[in-house]
Amino acid sequence: MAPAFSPLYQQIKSLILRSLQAGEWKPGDTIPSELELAARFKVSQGTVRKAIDELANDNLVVRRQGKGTFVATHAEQHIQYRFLRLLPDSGSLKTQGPAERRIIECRRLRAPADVARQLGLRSGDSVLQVRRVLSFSSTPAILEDIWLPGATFKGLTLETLAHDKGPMYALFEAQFGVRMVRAVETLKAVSADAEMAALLAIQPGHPLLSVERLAYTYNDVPMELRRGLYLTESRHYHNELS
Amino acid sequence: MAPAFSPLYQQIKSLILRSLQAGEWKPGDTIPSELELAARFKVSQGTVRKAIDELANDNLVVRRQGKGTFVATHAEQHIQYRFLRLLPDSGSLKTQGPAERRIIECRRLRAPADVARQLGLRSGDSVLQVRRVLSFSSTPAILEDIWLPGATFKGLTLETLAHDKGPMYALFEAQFGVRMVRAVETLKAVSADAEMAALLAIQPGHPLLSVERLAYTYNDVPMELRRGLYLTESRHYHNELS
DNA sequence: CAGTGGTCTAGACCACACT
DNA sequence: GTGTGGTCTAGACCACTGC
Repeated sequence: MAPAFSPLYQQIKSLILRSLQAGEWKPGDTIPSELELAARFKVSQGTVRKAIDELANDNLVVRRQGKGTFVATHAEQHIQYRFLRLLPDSGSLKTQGPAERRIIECRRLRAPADVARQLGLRSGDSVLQVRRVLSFSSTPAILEDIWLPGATFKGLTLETLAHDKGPMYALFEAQFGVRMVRAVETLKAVSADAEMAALLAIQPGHPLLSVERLAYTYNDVPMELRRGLYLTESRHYHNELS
Repeated sequence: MAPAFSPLYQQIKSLILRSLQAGEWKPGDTIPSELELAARFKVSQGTVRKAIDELANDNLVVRRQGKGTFVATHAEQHIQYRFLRLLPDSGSLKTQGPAERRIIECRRLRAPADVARQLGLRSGDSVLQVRRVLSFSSTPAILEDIWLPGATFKGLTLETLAHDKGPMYALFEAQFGVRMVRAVETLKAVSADAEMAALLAIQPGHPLLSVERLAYTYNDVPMELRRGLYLTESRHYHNELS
């Protein structure tokens, strides 16, 4: 048993993935052309092609005809936040102006048991916690707590976060070489308690959409836990099924 | 301008899609082998292959090595409900016993304006409305209203629905030849009103996850509007991002 | 065994972007 | 024009299923 048969293109995919992981090509860079990679790995172009097809499918890489294949990045993608599924209700597709971000808190602490478990840390390991409020048109829309492994995000401070424009995940790429590759979200409906209500400028008891996100880097290593509370009076969480 | 260049495999994909749509092969059937299709369309196997690859990606068709390629179906898929994203919290992957279904109401009426708009009907066209409660282990978990175009689902009655076991979408396939192919969901957090509370055995004001689903058949034709209210005390809506 | 989908190759040619 | 990804072909062979 255990035939362990692995197609050649899967092996090539793994090799390319390893290079991505090792940072041989940075986010936004082009990777070598299909013919170059074919030569490097001593396989045909078609085999490399199939490997890259899968990487593109996984959103690790972006193909652009005539130009090349690029390492995917959370920066410079004209969509502001790749993982944010909250959209304005109004049928209008007008780009709701960029979110205004207010950081409430940013501190290091020993990981609570549940956070440690989800991030694959030992209980008590150092974590960085960020609490912030996102607003659109000066109206609060999201309150979220973010937990990051302290060891990986060593130099990260409130100042860095506060001065930064652009997606947080883009900053993670640039400053810490951490690329968020996929995420799993768990949604529930909850009632606002007094603290949440104050920060979101609503009444206690107001219904909120609770969105817990665990985001992963390469190799299914969890790297961020995010607990968000979304106001859904004039916005909604959008999802496509197939 | 308007180069309108369309790869051959896309054209083949369209042709196969047309046959699926026309019911040349029924859900669960195998479609002709790649070589047969290649002969029929006078192209190489590789071209048919790429067409089928995309159809499989869209979940319209399922490949099974050594056996053939099958028309996807909502029946006989060992997952009970392909579009239901509500899972039990408990880490255990144990299959929560099948949902118990209680139909509260099933009637025909003239489509309200908003329902008509979403289903692409004229306001006042006949629609079938079904209201039901889904329970797990005798505990209510979901209250949902379902709207269907009256013309398409002509013979559908409460009796048919009540006596049927298995996914509703499977019944639609078998009885009306309607295959739900994809869906879009809109989520919000809301407070239970008196009516919802009574049906779900909770207190008014209890937070509920509102899930509005518009399900489509082939050609992006909307065929079902579903407004669900999910209890998320011990269950959650699960979503994967990439 | 025959029949199916899955892999791999080698080469020709097309569409697109830049220079 | 040159180089990139994208399409298409033809044929050989592999892996899985069921007779």
